[in-house]
Amino acid sequence: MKEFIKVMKALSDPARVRILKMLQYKTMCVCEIQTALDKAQSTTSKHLKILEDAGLISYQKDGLWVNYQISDGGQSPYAASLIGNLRHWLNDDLEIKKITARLPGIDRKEILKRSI
Amino acid sequence: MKEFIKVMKALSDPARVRILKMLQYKTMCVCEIQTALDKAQSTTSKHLKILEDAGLISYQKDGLWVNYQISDGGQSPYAASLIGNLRHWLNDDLEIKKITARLPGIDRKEILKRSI
DNA sequence: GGGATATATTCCATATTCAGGATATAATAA
DNA sequence: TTATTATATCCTGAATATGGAATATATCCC
Repeated sequence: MKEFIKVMKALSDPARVRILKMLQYKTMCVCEIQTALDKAQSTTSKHLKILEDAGLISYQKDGLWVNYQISDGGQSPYAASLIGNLRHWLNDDLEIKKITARLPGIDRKEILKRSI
Repeated sequence: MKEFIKVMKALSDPARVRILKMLQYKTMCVCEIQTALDKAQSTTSKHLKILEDAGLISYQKDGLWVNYQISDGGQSPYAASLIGNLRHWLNDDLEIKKITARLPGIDRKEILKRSI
């Protein structure tokens, strides 16, 4: 039950759903996700932790960067099922369309330049 | 997005998940669900409203009684999918086993007798 | 080692959720 | 109409979730 509730809670926040839908298109680092969401870095990091605890995403460290990706679902059958469904769910949703359309322009190198 | 979040939020509470798992076995009135959950009547009624708003359950009035049942999923594809999955999910969960085992003994007529 | 930087964690204020008592509503019975 | 009863709604306090500023951690480069 706890495991199921954890997945449902993780998916109960629009920002976290947006993160999952973005990661469907490409692996992203925290600063890229933060830029796309337009939220504070701490907020972004916390959302990522909740998604990871639920087994919905995983990450790989690459030096200073932490690259997040959709999980393979191996940790939780509930997460696995929802990940599968989310692949076709919400593709026509306006907010999702908007944020995924901006994705190609969001790149860690560009973000670094701007922050100088 | 709103519709999706509503379904996820509705499924983010153990009491509401228990209600859905019980309704999988039989249609129940509010007083029966309240007895099974061991919660206050107002609390039970509110949980039912949240589940109904999400399209997960529906009800039919029968005089003073309101009989709740699992929805056919027609109102929401998200609800429909989760209802389907929940049919086999959590059947081995201890809390769920416990509450469904008690179900045959929970009957509105018995509840009325006891409350005198 | 020391400085720079991407990410994680802590802390605090605010918002939301949950629970139950009290009360209102709706339907039945006398 | 009046009383009764099953359910819904209102109100309040406790618990939990959210967001961001400040701070800590980890890694790279010199």
